[in-house]
This record gives sequence, C-alpha cells and structure tokens, in this order.
Amino acid sequence: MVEPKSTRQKSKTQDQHIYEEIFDAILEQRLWPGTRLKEESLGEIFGVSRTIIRRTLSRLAHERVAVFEPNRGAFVAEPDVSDARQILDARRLMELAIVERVAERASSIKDEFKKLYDLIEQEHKSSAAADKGTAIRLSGEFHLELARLSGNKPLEGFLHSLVPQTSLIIALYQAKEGSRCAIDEHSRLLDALKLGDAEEAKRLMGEHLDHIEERLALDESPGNRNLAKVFGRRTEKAGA
Amino acid sequence: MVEPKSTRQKSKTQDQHIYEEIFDAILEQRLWPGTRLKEESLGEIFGVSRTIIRRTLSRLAHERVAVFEPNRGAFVAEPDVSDARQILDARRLMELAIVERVAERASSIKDEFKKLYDLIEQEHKSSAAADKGTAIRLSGEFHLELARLSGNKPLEGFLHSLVPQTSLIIALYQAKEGSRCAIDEHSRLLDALKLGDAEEAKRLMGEHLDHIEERLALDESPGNRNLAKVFGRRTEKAGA
DNA sequence: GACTGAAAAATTGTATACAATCTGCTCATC
DNA sequence: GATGAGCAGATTGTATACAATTTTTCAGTC
Repeated sequence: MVEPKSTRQKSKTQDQHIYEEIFDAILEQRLWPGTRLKEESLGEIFGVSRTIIRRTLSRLAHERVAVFEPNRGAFVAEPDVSDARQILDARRLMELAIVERVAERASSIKDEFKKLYDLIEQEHKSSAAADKGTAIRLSGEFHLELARLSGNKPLEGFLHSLVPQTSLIIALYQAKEGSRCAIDEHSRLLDALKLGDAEEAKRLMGEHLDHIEERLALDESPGNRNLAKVFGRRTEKAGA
Repeated sequence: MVEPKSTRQKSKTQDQHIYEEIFDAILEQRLWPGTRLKEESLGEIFGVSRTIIRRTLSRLAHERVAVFEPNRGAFVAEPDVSDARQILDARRLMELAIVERVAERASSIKDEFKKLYDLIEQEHKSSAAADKGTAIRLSGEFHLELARLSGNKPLEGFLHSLVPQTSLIIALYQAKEGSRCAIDEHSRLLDALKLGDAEEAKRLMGEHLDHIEERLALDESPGNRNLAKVFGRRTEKAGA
C-alpha cells in the first residue's frame, strides 16, 4: 500500500480539500456573506462533478455557513442580528468550556502546545505583513486548535461550525477595525493555559470575546449598516 | 398556492421525513449501534433513489449518529467508551446552558410550555403501557423541546445531535434498567423552569443527568458488556 | 473438512442525463 | 416609456448509468 491506486481512494481527501478551501475563503473573508455558490462553477474550479460539490455545500449548509434556497442554489450565509447574538452566545459558552478542559489537561498534553505557539508566531508575521486575510484565518485556527486540545470531539466539532459563522458576523457587522491586540490576548491566554490556571484562562478568554463583540454594531437602530438585510433582499454577488 | 404542484416541492419535506424516521428509530432503539444502513434497501423503503438516501445518511454521519466506512457503506455509530464520556460531558454542558436560558426567558414564553406538559403526559401513558421504545423517544423529545425553547438555534442544533448519540450510548452500555423516575424528574424540572428558578432547574437537570450516567457501565474493566467493541468486530445486522 | 484463490454478485462512489424551476430577455400592448 | 406575457437560457433537483471496490460463492487442493 504505497500509493492510492485509483481516483476513488482520494475521495475522502478530495472532499476535505474542497471543503477546507471554501472554509478558509470564508475565514479570510474572501468569500462574502450572500455570495452565490454556483455548483457548476465550483465543479469546474476543483475538477469534479456537481455530485461532489453538492455534498460539500450540503455540509456547509448543515454547519450553517451556507444556506440552500430551494431551486435557487446555495449562498454564503448572512446571519441576521438575532442569529449573530445566538451564535456569539453559543460561542462564548463553548470557548469557556474548552479553555477549562484544556487547562485541566495542561500537564498531560504539554507537548501539543507547540502548534499554538507556531500559530501565534504566524499571526505576528502576517500582521506585520499587513496580510489581514491570513491574520484573521490564523486567529480562527488558534481557537480551533484549542478546541482540539480540549480532548472533546463533539465540542471541537461544534466550535468548528461557530468559528466561520463568527467570521461572517464580523464581515457583516464589524464597525471598528480591530487592533492586533488579539494576538497578545492569544499569547497571554496560552501562558495561563500552560500553567493550568483555568480561572485565569477563562477570564482572559472572556475578555478576548468581549473585545471581539465590542467592535460589532449589533444594535438594530435605523442607521444600521446592513441595509440588504433590513429590506430582506439578496446581495447577489457572482460566485467565482 | 394551495398545494405543492410537483414532486420537487416536497423535496425538503421528503428529506426531513426520511431523516426523522431514521432518527426516531435510533431514539427508540429499534436501530441498534452497528446496524448497516444499506442505501438501496432504504431507497426502496422510502420510494426514492439512492441520491436522496445518501444525502440523509451524510447528514446522519455529520451528526455522528452514523458512520461511513469507505467503500463499505454507512452504519449506525458505535461510540466507544472514550466517545461516550466526551458526548456525555458535552451534553451536560449543553443541557445546563439550555436550562439556564429557558429559565431566563420563562416569563416571556410561558405559552410555549404547553408542549412540554403534553410530552410528560405522553411519557406517562407510554410508560404505563410498557411501551419502552416510545417512552425513550419521548424523553429525548422532551430535551429537544427544551433546547428549542432556549431560543438559541446553534445550541438546539448541537443538542439535536447529542440526544441520539446518548441513545446509542445507552443501548451499548446501560447496565441497570431505569425506573420511570425520569418522568418525575422531567416534571419537577419543568416546575422549576416555569418559576424561572434557574439555579434549581440546573440542579435538577444535573441530577437527572447523573441518574442517566449512573446506570451506565462505562468502566473499561474486562468484564465489560460490549464484547464486539473489545474485539473490534462489526455487529453486522441486516439493514431493514 | 479446512484453506486458497478466482470468478460472480452485490454494493458503493462518481459522473451524467433529464426534468423541474427560476431568471432574464424580447416584444406586443397600453 | 412602462407593463406584462411568453419564450429561451441557465441552474438546480433527482434518477440513473457506469466504474471501482468489497463481499460472497464455489471449485480445487492439501
């Protein structure tokens, strides 16, 4: 068994690859909320038939990152203000629980912290290079890696759907630009985790999430940014 | 628009129906962990092509209720002891958070409690009729309805995957038979919720979950019940 | 009788064909 | 010029065809 011998053996990997490509594009905000995801276009891009694309889209839809509109196709989700509040509420719950579990296991998984340090370092680099898209994605990956280290696969899976959804919320509702304090926050959080200090880690994570939410304009006041939603229309951008 | 005019309009409903049929069969433990889910058989049963069945199975797989084995098909999941612990941990976290949120909203959603009372009544009936399958399913539905009343769709969706997984765990690892105290626990929980007493409701929910877990034999001692898993074999029951 | 291996049957995985639906355009009508 | 019916093209939704893979069957051998 040296190499996969047929095209079929790659199937799982192939699927995963297409999924991650779209997932990353959303994290990096190259794919905007409301963007249409045309099946044939995607199929051509990735060199597969609509069957495969459809499966990927249905996975994204199940994670609420995309939405199917009957007979009209799939679109990148556009969480409204109420959705956003629920997503952020759920995310806070998850992140605190995850941090708690990582802190508990800190001593037994010390070796696995390496990737977190790597991610922070990469975050610094892309921040210095003003590569905003990459920086945002890396920040998301930091949280996903934490979830993995929680040792709880269901929690990890759930956060995996909440992270890109948060990305969409930021795309839609971020009012103030974020400084790069987020990286320092990640860094301090990691220090607390390494020491197994669950309370401090939870406090830091809570503050970190506060800062993310503070930059959002989630009030439903008339001067709202998200006009498309106010009038219930579609943004209708071309899909690749 | 009086009636759906074509077969296609039913698609969403059709999908949902097949999904729920399988979902319920798992909740009622008519579908045992490890059961093979053959695509063509299911297609014949529900009168649709493999395309539709495949989509349903892929949804179940995403919710970790089913598992795809490459080139071998889908099987009802068989969570091992480690999976079980993670699932129960996640479920406790979710249920406490849900109960907290329902209690908070209690005064504004008082009308919506009706379905919970109905479910408890039905639970009593099926318990009296010794209809174990239905009783188990109704218990699950009680928790799902609570999740709905939390007003948080992501949390609801996550619990929707944890409930059938718990059902599989019980099928695999339950040692002692449960008395019907669960119904009384639901009843008392609902009373506390109606009063908006979050702390008491959380306490009761915690105890309720304790009781479920107490009946499980999750120790990995040799005298373990789950021999198939110990030897890493498939159970291989016919799929419908 | 147990074991091996090759052919046959069954089943999954992917692409494609076709039907249903939606979108956009043209053109007649006012 | 605005409005709306109706046709043409584009796109999705489902079934089916075909290829890859696994499972079963059944000789033949020891």
